[in-house]
Amino acid sequence: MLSERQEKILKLIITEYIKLARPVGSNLICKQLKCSSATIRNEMADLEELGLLEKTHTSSGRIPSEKGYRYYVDHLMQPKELNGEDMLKLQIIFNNQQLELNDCLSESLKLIADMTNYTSIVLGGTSHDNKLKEISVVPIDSENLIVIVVTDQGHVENKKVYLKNVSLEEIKKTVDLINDLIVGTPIDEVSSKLEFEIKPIIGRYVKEHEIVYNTFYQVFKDFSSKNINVVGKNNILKQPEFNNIEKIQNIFGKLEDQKEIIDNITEENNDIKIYIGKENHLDDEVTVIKTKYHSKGEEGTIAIVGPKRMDYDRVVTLLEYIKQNIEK
Amino acid sequence: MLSERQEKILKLIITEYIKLARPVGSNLICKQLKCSSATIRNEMADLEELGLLEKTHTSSGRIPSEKGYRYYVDHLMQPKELNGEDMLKLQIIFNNQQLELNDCLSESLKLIADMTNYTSIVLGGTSHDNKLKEISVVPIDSENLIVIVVTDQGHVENKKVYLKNVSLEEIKKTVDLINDLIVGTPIDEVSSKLEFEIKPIIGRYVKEHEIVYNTFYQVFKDFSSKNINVVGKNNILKQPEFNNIEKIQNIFGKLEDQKEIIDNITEENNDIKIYIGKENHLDDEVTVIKTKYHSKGEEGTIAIVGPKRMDYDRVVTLLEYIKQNIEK
DNA sequence: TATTAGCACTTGAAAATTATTAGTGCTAAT
DNA sequence: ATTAGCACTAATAATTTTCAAGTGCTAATA
Repeated sequence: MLSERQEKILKLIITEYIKLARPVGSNLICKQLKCSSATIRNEMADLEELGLLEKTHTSSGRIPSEKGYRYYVDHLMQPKELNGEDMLKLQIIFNNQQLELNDCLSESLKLIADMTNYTSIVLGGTSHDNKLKEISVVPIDSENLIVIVVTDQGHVENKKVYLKNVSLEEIKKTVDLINDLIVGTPIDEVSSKLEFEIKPIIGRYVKEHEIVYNTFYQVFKDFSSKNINVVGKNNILKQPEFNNIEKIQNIFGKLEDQKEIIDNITEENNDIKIYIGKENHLDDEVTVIKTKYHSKGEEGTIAIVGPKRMDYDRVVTLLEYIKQNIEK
Repeated sequence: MLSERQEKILKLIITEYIKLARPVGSNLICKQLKCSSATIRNEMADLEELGLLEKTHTSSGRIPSEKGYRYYVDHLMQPKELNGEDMLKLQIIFNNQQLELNDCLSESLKLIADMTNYTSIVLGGTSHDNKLKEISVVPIDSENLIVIVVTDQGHVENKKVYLKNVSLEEIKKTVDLINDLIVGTPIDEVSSKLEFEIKPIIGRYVKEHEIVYNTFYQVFKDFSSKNINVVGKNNILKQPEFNNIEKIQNIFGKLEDQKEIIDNITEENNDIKIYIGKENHLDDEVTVIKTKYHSKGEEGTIAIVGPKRMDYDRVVTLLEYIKQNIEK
């Protein structure tokens, strides 16, 4: 258990380091606490012993260890009020009735990326709440047509498909069948309904049923795939910890890799969660702060990626605010 | 006018520099031409006099100047045959009937980015050839609906719109009107037809005609906006000329700025054009090789961005090949 | 007259050297 | 328990040294 003074010192070191990005010495601290630098040094040595602080070399000041940051976010930080200006800018986005959820999210996360100089990510997908509302086809020429799928939440997806040797008649039949039988089905269950309710019927009435079935199956499969939006990647270049090309290559590579993002960013927890350094699997040098959101027919993750030396309080406040706003 | 030997030397210096990325000395050259290094040095001095070569410092080897590269691409380079493996990979993409133009383009440019370690850009838009085929609306709830626009080339665009105090009746009326009167109109002319043919009519029959008109106007306006796809941005990090954060910040900034891309990448010429260093307005350190393409209802630009020390022959060949393939 | 051998000279890059400075840990006094 | 005082450490920056690559020029040569 840390003493009150130790907590004060740890907190000061972390906040100073977040501000200045260089090791914090005992002098800086002792000015803000009424005691001598020697006392601070003793305490610092203890905190290092406990694994909460680190040195970059024998005679350097201290920087927080990952354990130190962890202690800070768990016990020491007190999320700030959202500053008025930030809130105003965000409100403009949320109050714009014209924007649909996804635009709203990307707009606000773009804003956050700008404000904080970190990188933000929206990882969204349609959820169980999204139910099939209507499917229609528009023929383009004898071999190509567009399939359009609309959900009750207003999501639209379209796909151009190439169908050789299939008459428009038969496709229309199938579309009518889908509109009759599985409208109202949650979008993520459509595939299976397609298999068990549609496939057997068209098997009897439609000549090229195998091809037709596969086509529609594919359309719905694509529909439920996730969409990924990474904003403010270039902000990484502004962070002093990313001062060499290799580190940049690594993190940029990860941030452009869909699989990497889906695997490492997706969050199943509804609280705001913080993953510091090795706690996330994206990059040891960064912290990821993220949360799952639900809104109408969609659920997904919003995340902020920044250096471990991140302004935790502010990011948590911002993320919380966005989450609240999109969920209502 | 350059002598034959001077051209040989210039060409060798450029190709070697492209390969090795460091200044080329007289020794390297004299091994490939049967004469002494002293002779080469004399010639080099002349080529420098002419502004075709540069030194990085008094006693360094030579690197090509922008004028040197220009001379090379205008007079010296001879586009290689496309190597079999590259061609095969590209053919797989082009032969995939399932892919629509846009996917085809981004897939192949992604491939090129991988093969060359440069960055590629597709800047596409619907063109005059794209004609309105059908428009439909799907109501979501009392105040929101989806407008879906399909063109004869198979482009689909949808937009969720928010319409308060407008009855579905009136919207349907407008949609029918559009489908009756302006189907078949090139997509980039729809806006004006909307104004002169639809607006006057709904002005008489539709109550909230002002709002309805504006909504549809907006839908079509969004439709014709350009889509931009930048692939392989991270490859820039692999180029030795981009070895400091500032340069990277600059070029990455440009490549993420839509306006910057539209202004500086759009190409109106149907040939393959090469813009070296200051000739392009993106970044003095890069060369942009690009061309305009036309395919079905779409036209746009495909471009490759790399260091001035770019493999000109190969990129030109690849771009030519892609252009040919998408245009047929 | 064009080419070339030879050599002094220049420069950048890398390695080694030398301050300088911020900060430590420890000891002894308070 | 706290603190003043001081020897000590290591990074950073500045300076010097060494090294290799490559030039330009001169004079000799074919």
